[in-house]
Amino acid sequence: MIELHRPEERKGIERELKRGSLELIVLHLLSQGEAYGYEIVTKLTEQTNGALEVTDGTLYPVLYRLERAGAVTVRWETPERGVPRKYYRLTTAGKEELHHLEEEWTTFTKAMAKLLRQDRESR
Amino acid sequence: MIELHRPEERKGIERELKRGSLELIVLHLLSQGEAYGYEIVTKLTEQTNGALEVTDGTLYPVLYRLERAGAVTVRWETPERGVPRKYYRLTTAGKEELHHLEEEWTTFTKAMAKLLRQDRESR
DNA sequence: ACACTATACCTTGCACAACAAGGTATCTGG
DNA sequence: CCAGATACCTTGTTGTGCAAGGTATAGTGT
Repeated sequence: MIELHRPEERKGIERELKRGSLELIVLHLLSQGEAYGYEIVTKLTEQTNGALEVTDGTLYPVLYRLERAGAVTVRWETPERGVPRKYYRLTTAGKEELHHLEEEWTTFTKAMAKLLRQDRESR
Repeated sequence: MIELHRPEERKGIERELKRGSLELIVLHLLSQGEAYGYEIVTKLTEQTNGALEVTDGTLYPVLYRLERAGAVTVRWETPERGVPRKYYRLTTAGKEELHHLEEEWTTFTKAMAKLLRQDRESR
């Protein structure tokens, strides 16, 4: 079967759209309570049917960035059975950052929605 | 005065959010009819109150990309008075691409909206 | 005439996030 | 004891938005 639209090229768009929104997403998930990295990766895939899937190689740098920015605190937990997990928890600064990003996201999507609605009205 | 939140750092987020959506925006504007580059830049700033502002140095590469992909055709117009303008017009392939990007945008924003709504329901 | 601004196009180099593709170490099931 | 799952991490690549430069023409003011 010939691939007319070459779906592998399409991947690029998804990749770009995720830019900048990943931090918002992670902060939001953490606002529901503590979580560890691998958990966030699987949660994201499940809860969005793959629409916001990320690889762990993408997520860990995000978490490190958030930690360095003081948005999250880190706690290692080594259970008697099982692999050690690194738990992340939102700080007050992190909550503020979350609200700020939510606002920026809303502003942006509203502007997009307004623009994309435009011609259907004016023509 | 001390800049606690350093607004110049915030610019980064806007920049990232635009990623991938710029092509969609440009294709959409062109779906309303022919336009030249400089016109698109000013239109974008005006119609979104700066929320989707781009510099011309950003737009021209986008237009070139679209041309190379066969999404637009180009026509120079040199009026008796005034600077020559390069007009862009959507091709059939461009319209298809536009529809496709609109779908991807919708899928993405819906997934985001669902995720961001989540905790308010479940807790 | 001359300077200045606005219009309109283009190019180069940088920054930086998402990802693929590698890696390590520990635990569990057969 | 070995395969797979869990859980973490790192390096190199790629694409895109942008700043900061550039060119050329037309209009305005003095």
